[in-house]
Amino acid sequence: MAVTIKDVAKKANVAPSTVSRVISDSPNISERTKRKVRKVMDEMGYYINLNARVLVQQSTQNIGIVMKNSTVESLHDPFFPVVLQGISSYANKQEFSISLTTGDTEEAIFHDVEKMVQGKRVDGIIVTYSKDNDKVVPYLLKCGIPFVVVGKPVIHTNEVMYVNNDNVQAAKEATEYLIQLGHDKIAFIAGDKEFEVSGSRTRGYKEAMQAHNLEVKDEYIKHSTNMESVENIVYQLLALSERPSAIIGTDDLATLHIMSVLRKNNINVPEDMSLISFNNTMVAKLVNPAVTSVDTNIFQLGYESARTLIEEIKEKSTFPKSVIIPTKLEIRDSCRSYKK
Amino acid sequence: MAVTIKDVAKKANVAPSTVSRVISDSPNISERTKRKVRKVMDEMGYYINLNARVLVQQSTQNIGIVMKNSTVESLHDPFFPVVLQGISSYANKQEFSISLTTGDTEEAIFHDVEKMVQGKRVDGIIVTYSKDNDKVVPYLLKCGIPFVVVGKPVIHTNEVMYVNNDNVQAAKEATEYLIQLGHDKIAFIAGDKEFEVSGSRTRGYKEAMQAHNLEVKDEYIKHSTNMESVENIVYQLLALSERPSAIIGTDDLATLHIMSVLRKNNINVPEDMSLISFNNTMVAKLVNPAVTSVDTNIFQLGYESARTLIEEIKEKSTFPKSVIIPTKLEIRDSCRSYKK
DNA sequence: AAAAACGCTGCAAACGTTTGCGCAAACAAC
DNA sequence: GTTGTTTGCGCAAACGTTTGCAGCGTTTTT
Repeated sequence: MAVTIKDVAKKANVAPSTVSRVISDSPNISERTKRKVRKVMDEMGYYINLNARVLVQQSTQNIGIVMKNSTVESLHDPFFPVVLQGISSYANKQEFSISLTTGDTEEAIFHDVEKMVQGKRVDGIIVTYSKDNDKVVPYLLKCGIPFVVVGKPVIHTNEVMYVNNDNVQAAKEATEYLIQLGHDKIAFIAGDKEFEVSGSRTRGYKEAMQAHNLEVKDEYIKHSTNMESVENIVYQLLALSERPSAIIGTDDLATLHIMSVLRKNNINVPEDMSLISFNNTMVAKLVNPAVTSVDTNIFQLGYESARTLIEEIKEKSTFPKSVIIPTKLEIRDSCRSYKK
Repeated sequence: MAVTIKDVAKKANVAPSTVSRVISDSPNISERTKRKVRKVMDEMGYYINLNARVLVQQSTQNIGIVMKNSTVESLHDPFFPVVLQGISSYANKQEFSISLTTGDTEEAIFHDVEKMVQGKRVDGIIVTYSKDNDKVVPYLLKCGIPFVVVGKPVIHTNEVMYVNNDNVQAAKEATEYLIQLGHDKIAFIAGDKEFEVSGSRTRGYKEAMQAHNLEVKDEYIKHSTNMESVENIVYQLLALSERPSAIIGTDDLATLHIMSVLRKNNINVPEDMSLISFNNTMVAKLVNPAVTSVDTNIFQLGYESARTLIEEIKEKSTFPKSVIIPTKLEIRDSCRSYKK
């Protein structure tokens, strides 16, 4: 049994309340007493029991992080670890700790969230994705607990705080870059339809095409749900009578996969096919050819979401703020100009 | 203010203790009473306050995960996310939650660990690395809290539980594979010297070389600390009078980096240089050429560490168990046979 | 029919803190 | 020397549970 505040109090000949006040460095305690108590605390090796504190203060200094239903593939995508690092970085500065959901199905994750929120284990929540038919966001809204989502919430958009890129704009810029290189048959392989980011980027792609009077063909717009489907999609694209000359992939790993399928079919990047991607993670730089990628500043996405959340926890604001993190096209060697 | 056990008790005309016993489905409560109480709980939307429970039960059902001092590069290495997924998977089954350290320096991480352990926020700890001069393991040992390390502890090895690959053997097999292909000038770029895994794999490499009567040259054994150092090391290797014909990299990302430097110098893999790597993550499969890699079963490493820890938490064992996860060489296209 | 046993529930203490309030001592003012 | 103010600290309640023990009504044993 560890040493408690009472043990310290007894040994120092003061009341427990005094010890407590020494811990919080209350101005109501004289320096003399503080020194005395601190000495005893050191001698006895006292450390506060955070659970007891939480119980009375009703504040945990802990935030919960909701992961998206993690398939094996998404694990290899460095998005989550980097966003986590961003969150950690700010949380650490503010002496907040973090807890993760452990579930790998939607229900299991929802159960985790419920446990964190209702069990009063967290002061706030960061939801690291945004998707259709998600039950977590409405639930959190109902609970009234502070939370922020990474990505743009699909419903209650202006009631919830979020941190996001301007994905429409980002996709537009990527597309326009290809258009400027002379491409007009550009395919877009977005991610799973249910994620908001897929929709926004698709929209950006369409807007760019239309702005340049290029036809938006449905057969050029595909949604991949996993790595196998990427393979199928690439084959579909290659089989088209009007085969595209450029493909935009949803993230670096997916793009890498696209590249690998192309290679198997002796299609060279960028000579025979231009490729562009999102997130600009390390691999984009390292592979051959190095991939042109839209940097979405993932770390910053995490950092700002933690900042927004913790500020809200410390002082509930009257209206939900949201933050847009800028993106930047990182040009490398996977695209080449196209002459008809 | 949320509804408490007392509120439920009052409304159901029973004592708080009865409600508590209904929650834990105690056999001492009649079905009739249980039904009645459960009905009231539902009506009032009762949810247990976990902090209060933790306080009295002295058990948190929560485990702490210690990350290694995360440089930006290590983030892009999928090791951590996958091991985390393994941990999550088992933890979830056992209804354990998980907390992460947030620090990004050794001291900050140590502080996090102290806070988790002394603050009584966790029942046990998983340390996801093993390195020299680490203060965490000795500290945990002193505290007497259950913990397991992923990797082989450098000190107190047979007092602590760990889950590991046989890295000596794994490196030996990788090296022997190259030797069988006819290579005799094989370089090994290990990771940071302070990590135990670097030493073990180096040893395996040496053993394989010696077993085949090949000279172990110091200039063929290098330690990289970050991505830039990988670049330097590759240049050093290329500048040797006896340039190696094969390089073993410490993980897929590092190997990818090696490959990228080679490419810049017009050295083709596998024609001019064979390459082999560890961890067998997604990228190894996707890049060109696909990289031969030793699969270390990272997920399993995490899963088993969680299992070992949670079993220990539930029932303290008398001696520290440890688990060895098998490895398997996944042969792809980055190595070719070498004729002198 | 009294005694014993059993099944069910309530009482109250405990877990380790924080914090509002009150009180004594010390000091200043008159 | 009385009154008023300040300073420093202690008392006790509160946070929301769990759990050993006691008690009470009902059933079984003798």
